[in-house]
Amino acid sequence: MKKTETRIQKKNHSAIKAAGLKVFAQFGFRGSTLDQIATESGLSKPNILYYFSSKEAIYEALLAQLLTDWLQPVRDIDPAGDPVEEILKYAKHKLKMSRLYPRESRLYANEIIQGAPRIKSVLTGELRDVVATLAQLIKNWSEAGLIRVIDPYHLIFSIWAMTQHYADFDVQVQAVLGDGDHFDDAEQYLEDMLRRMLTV
Amino acid sequence: MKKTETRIQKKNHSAIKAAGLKVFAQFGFRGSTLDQIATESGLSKPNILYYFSSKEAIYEALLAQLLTDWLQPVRDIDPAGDPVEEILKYAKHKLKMSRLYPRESRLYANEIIQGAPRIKSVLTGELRDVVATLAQLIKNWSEAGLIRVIDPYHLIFSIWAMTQHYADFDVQVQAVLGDGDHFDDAEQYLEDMLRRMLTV
DNA sequence: CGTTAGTTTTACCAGTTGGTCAAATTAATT
DNA sequence: AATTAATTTGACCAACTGGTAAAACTAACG
Repeated sequence: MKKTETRIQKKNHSAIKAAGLKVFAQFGFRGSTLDQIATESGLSKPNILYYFSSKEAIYEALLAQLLTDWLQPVRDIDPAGDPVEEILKYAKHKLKMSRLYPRESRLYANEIIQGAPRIKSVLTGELRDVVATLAQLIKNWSEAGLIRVIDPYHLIFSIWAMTQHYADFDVQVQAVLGDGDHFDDAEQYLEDMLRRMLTV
Repeated sequence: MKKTETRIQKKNHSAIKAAGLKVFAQFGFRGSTLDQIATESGLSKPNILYYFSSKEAIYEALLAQLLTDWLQPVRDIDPAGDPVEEILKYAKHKLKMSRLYPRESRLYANEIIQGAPRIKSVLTGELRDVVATLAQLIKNWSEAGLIRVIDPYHLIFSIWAMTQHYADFDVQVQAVLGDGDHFDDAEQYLEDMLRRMLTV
């Protein structure tokens, strides 16, 4: 029912969300404070609470946005497309998200590690369904002989794990490989891996 | 220099560490409170501070233990062994750690996601060196024609990512696959993946 | 320009936080 | 049993926490 958002509302809403993303991604929900978000956004604490009813409201707005952004690419997989290329397209998209939006990835990782208290219903609902559909599609592809027979769920997990790793464990990757962007190498490795796993 | 630990000291030190592990793994350092650890351990808050000088001291004791436990298996890889079997052995060991000690994995994940403020020096020091040695070994194996030519670093990252995923993202795995133990399937998938990636 | 709606600030509060301290209790040693 | 060392507790504190209330300010609009 949000009709008219004023210019100032639009600016501050997004400033708060940007600041919240930064802070929540680093410290998790409980480890983050409104003061941090206030400082980061350049607004005062009461001013923040003028735009969002609570600390939790900011967090949940971020999570909600995140979940829709993450589920869409799974739905975009084309059952009529070439199986290997479709899965590769999805995996590369996921990796690109890790490169461009590492904080979103970390925010999500924090939430999941801590037991997903606020989105468990989404996980067992929407996420589960979307993944089940994809798994069925992969299974069909397998049975049609278009890709190798493979456990679709663990295939999906391996894509998630590897792509998110480069965002969530970025500090560790940088420590081991040295500073710089390693996403191109990661993409090459990932593509190689998936082709080997999928082609008969 | 810790010489004689009394019976009570031994008991309480480990009770506090066990409680700290549980709490820190779920909420991260900043999101955890001494009161939670006190309740969880059955000791009073001042009593906890009688055994550990601060909240941070508990956290760091846990991290230190963790790091040594995690680096050892990398060192245990036998350069004279069969390459594929050695890498498989390591990967399976890592997966078993995720199954048996998921909280340790989550504690570490929390620390890394939050930028590893207290162990960055270990990452760029000990971890980096150990991984560099392993990477060199893998490269040698490649050049000797014992395994396929492969990026050793991203191979290692993929093992870490996939094994830790089942501990750190357990809630999500359970949501998608249903409750139960999925580590046996995960191991099978992992072994299949690694054999395909490593054999010529 | 005046009015109203929208925005920001100042001052504040009750609950929680990590941590201290001295007194009380318990265990170990002589 | 007496003494000493180790352990536990209760009372407390200053800093910080999420959040509130009302006043002050600013923008939009006729």
